[in-house]
Amino acid sequence: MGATIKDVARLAGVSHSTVSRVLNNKAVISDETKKRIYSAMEELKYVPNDLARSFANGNPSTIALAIDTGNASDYSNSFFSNTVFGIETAAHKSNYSLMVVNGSKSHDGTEDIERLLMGKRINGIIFPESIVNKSLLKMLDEKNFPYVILGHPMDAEVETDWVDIDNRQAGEAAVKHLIEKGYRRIAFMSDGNDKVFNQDRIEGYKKELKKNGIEIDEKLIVEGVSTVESGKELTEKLLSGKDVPDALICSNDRMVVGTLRAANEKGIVVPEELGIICCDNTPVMELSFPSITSLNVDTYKLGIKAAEKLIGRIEDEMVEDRANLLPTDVIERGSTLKKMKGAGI
Amino acid sequence: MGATIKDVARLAGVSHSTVSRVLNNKAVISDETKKRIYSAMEELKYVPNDLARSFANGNPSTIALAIDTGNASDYSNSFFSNTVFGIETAAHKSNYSLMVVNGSKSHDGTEDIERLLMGKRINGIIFPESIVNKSLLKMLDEKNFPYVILGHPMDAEVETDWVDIDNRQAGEAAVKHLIEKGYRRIAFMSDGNDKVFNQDRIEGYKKELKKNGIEIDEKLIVEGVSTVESGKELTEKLLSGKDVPDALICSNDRMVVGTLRAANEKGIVVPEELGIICCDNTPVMELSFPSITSLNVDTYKLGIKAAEKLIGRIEDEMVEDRANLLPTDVIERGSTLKKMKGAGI
DNA sequence: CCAAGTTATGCACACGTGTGCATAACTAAA
DNA sequence: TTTAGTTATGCACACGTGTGCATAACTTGG
Repeated sequence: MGATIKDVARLAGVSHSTVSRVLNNKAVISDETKKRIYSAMEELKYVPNDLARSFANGNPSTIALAIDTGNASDYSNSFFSNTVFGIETAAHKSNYSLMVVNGSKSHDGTEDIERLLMGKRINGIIFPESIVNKSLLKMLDEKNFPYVILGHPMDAEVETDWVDIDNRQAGEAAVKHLIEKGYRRIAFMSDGNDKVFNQDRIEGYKKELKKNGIEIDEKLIVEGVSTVESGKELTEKLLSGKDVPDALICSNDRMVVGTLRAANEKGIVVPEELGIICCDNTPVMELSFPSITSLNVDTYKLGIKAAEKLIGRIEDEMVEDRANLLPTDVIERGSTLKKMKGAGI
Repeated sequence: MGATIKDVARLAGVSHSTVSRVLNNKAVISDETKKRIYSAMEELKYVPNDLARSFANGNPSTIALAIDTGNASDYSNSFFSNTVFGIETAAHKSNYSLMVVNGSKSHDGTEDIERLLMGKRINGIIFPESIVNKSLLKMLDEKNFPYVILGHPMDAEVETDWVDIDNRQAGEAAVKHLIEKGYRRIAFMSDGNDKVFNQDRIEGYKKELKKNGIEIDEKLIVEGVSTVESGKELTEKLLSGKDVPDALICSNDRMVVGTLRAANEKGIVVPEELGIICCDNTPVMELSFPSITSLNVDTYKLGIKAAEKLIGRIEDEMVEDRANLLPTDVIERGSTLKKMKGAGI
């Protein structure tokens, strides 16, 4: 079948060691010899056996990404596919391959993964936060095995490397945008304050309000679940008292649809009477009426960062920061087109 | 670091060959020896080196999935993640690992992929249809390298293995559902008749209409592009002439939003006056008002089928069918809740 | 012209596992 | 008891590549 390094050596009239050295630039080889070797490689259409290579130098040059059924529903739209593409791209750039492995908690993922990494097929592994648990982290730590977590690890007892959206900054950016548009009384609607990302967003939200001299009203921070109905109910309540908010930050695409419906039923006009920003930039943002301003994250870049961080950890024990946070961008759409105060016409 | 087969052999007082045979059930080994070997393995926490194994028997036991930036936008929501999970699951079941590789057309994917498979790291590869091209297929065919295409290959000059949604059946199922609900004059709105999946859907649409004795009206088959505006325009036209349709099958989630808006503006009530089915089962279907009945595909299963087909091709030259089509299910929502003709109340 | 240094290359072994062949130990048949 | 057959195991080599060490060929300085 395929030619080996020995075939090339024979044809070029040298030993296979010399060919190996040429392949890896490991020693000074005379130009003439190199030339003979290259033309032999070409003639035989030689391609190095990656498996033999990995094996010989005891380095698989491969990282893994653990996935779970959970990813399908938890992550917003193209999150997964973009992130995987980013991971592959960064890995490829550093001459690593990417494997995908099952990290389901169901059949004791920890043991499966332990076996996997003991099998020396991979140098390191990336986990979505939804998969990790204490026993897994403990095991990885004990074995001193390189890993990176996608998302903010919740109750880790050990220090871990992780990359995530900068949710504090997201909260700030949302408030900043609304204030620029002229909104002042800004509510925050969360789909669960037990979730770290909501805690972080609220922290940023408060910080930016303070920065702008706006007093924080805890009544404007409301909590529900990730459904249209929950979003609708909460919005109705917010809009029915006195001191009604003139803008709303919503952590979730389902809830924000509920908000639109509530406003519509109450005859409150978006964006003139109510500005809306959603923290999830899903296709629904463009398709709703009005379309909804949202916070976007470069999920491709998130993958790049995750892989780079992991590879850094693999090749080089010293890694600067444990966490790596990506900022979000405001994508302005119809739900925040409020006229500036005092604008003409 | 990790114990090797030789360490186990030494501890158990046998040769490494014997240990290897026990590991692979390759020969009759006395129970007593087996016992000694197993306890030695346990004591040393032996895990076979997968890399060495693959290398030694010249079989990487690995399949690859090619991905592309394209996947991020082309595929509906959780398609990718579910399918990948399915592929991994089926691969794992047959003791294969899954690698993800970059199949971008940009930097001559064909050459990259050729190098990859010549590197003997993988046994076969799965491509999304969006990536394949003639030169790639030709190369794979010449090398007789196992592969499966996810989607319906368009202009393949060679016979290929592929798995896809059964779009003919989808067209039939949509019509069937609408007829059961009492609709009779059914339109079809496509986002491009050059696309094979639309051609197939239309074929099924026509077939099912005929089957139910409904004459086909070519004026009811309209073509646009994948935007809200296009869907809105086409719907307006359809609803403005005489012989107005009472139902509409829409190939795309953006267009169907346009349809809802057009109906809304014209004061046509969905589902009473217009029934709607969308061929894309995206989150928008649930979030719109009314929610939209759609055709759903088990994308997890699609991944399973793809991997199974590929592995079948790898292990066993004989594979029954070239194509493998998965049926769709109708998920009934608000847009087709028309009362049955003659129903009471 | 010789010694010391440099350059270019080969030899032989290593990596961890699998396997064909040889063989020792045992069993059953004659 | 001998022979043929069976069972259990070891030996040695293979897979393709990488690499430390040895060494031949060549260069340079005195």
